Amino acid sequence: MASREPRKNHLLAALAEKSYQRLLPDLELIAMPLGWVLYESGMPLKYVYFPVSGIISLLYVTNNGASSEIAITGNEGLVGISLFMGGESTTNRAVVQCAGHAYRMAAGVLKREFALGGEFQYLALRYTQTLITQMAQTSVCNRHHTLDQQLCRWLLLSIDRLEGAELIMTQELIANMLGVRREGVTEAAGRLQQAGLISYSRGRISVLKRAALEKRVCECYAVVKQEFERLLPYQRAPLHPNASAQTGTRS
Amino acid sequence: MASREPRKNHLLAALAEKSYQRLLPDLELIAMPLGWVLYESGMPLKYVYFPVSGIISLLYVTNNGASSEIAITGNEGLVGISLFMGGESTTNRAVVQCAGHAYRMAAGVLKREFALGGEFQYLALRYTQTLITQMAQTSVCNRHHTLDQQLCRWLLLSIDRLEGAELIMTQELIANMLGVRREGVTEAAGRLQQAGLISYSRGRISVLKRAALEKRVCECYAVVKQEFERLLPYQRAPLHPNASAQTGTRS
DNA sequence: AAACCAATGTTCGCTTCCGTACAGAAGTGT
DNA sequence: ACACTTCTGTACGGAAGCGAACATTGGTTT
Repeated sequence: MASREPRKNHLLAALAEKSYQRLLPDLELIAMPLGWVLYESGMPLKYVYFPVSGIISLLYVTNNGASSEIAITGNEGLVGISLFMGGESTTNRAVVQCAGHAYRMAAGVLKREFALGGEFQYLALRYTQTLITQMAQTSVCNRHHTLDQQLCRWLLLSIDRLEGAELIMTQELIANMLGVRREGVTEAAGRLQQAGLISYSRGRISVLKRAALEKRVCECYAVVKQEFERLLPYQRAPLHPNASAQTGTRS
Repeated sequence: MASREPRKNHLLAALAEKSYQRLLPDLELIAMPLGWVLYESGMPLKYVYFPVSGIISLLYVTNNGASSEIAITGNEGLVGISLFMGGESTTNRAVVQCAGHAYRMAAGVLKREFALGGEFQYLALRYTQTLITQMAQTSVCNRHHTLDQQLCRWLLLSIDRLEGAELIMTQELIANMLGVRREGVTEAAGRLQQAGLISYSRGRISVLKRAALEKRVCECYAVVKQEFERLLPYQRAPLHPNASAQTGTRS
């Protein structure tokens, strides 16, 4: 498991060697244990996080304690967009949903790099747009789709961000993410297990038939995934634009 | 009603005179009739729009025709963030919910201005963060709050973006925005009218007791509004940062 | 092995909202 | 004044999910 190198994060991987080398000294590896809170609602961020493994949930907690997942981030993105968006904080909370590792970078370094207007800015903004798509689709899904469909969406989005097809996650926690009752998840998951699509027991969920899950899921999953592939096709070669206006004066 | 000057848009108003004068020649006034579609899902944008009056709804339409509002924009913001976020298009649709006017700017001009990294970029990104907050809160609201509360939220968010306290909008359309049945809106609106908070008839809704509405609404409204005031306090004086890194080499 | 606890399973009444159907009311056009 | 359309009101059965209460199961601890 020496695969903790920064380039396992897709955004860092997409940087050209030059930009990457510039950032490397400022990247610090940290472990993200399950349940760790990267930032709290309203709390100014000190770091931005580039996960190389694990999953982070962005969720909103209501006044009466109910919660609801807004979006999730894995090694395809970064946590802490408010640092370059300008707000310094957000109204949501970031929690580690599946343990893993991330490289973090101090706020100041991030802002400086972003302000250069080069490929890092390009990637960060495109990633932010995928995040926006995810939020919008979560909203739609909450409105129109059944719990069964939402569970499928959640499972697919999650295992897409992991190595295997197994999740360490109790139904209670899934319920918190989806913003529903634990009993509801038990029933929905029971139906999926009955159908042989997944198997689970005491906090371990395995997706057995991924294709079948994709048949049950609502359109929301595909919308998010496609938008992802459109905006951030994964590749190590740099994909920055030949950015007419800004890089001309700098490179 | 000669109040169609560009500065009625809060983002344009927040620009320093110098930046504003640079953009002015590229701003073109256009009328936005009710129901007009500014852009369609997946359609590359040709313009970005700075409303000076009226309201634009961002909404997602599902495969089976159901719809759901993601966020709304009035003269406090702009429509077309995907142009500077990098995607060129989004998965949602922008529809005029209340007729009004806007200044539009060609995509190329916008990108050039954004790439300068100055106060326009600063404002555009901060506005985008408020939009993100709005989307997140809509998602939460869809999950946890009753139709009555959601209607209150929707009414408040809407009249905040208008001159008076009257909306030209049928219950049918409101239902489309909220993603619920028309009958549900009739019942919820009926309750509000009974309580004397609003009055409506055939496509005209007037908010009579704003304060009382704010008492019935869920927390979502306040969260969005506060985040707005935090990120974009409305003022004509420029509020750009003394942007250390980027403006130093350019100004 | 016993005790304990966390995770999952099941049930029941209740609320909200949906789908459908239809009726009345208020404008509009001729 | 008339028909016509659009908007709003009402009603009813059904489905989904909630809140609460309680049973069972499978690890873990002692």
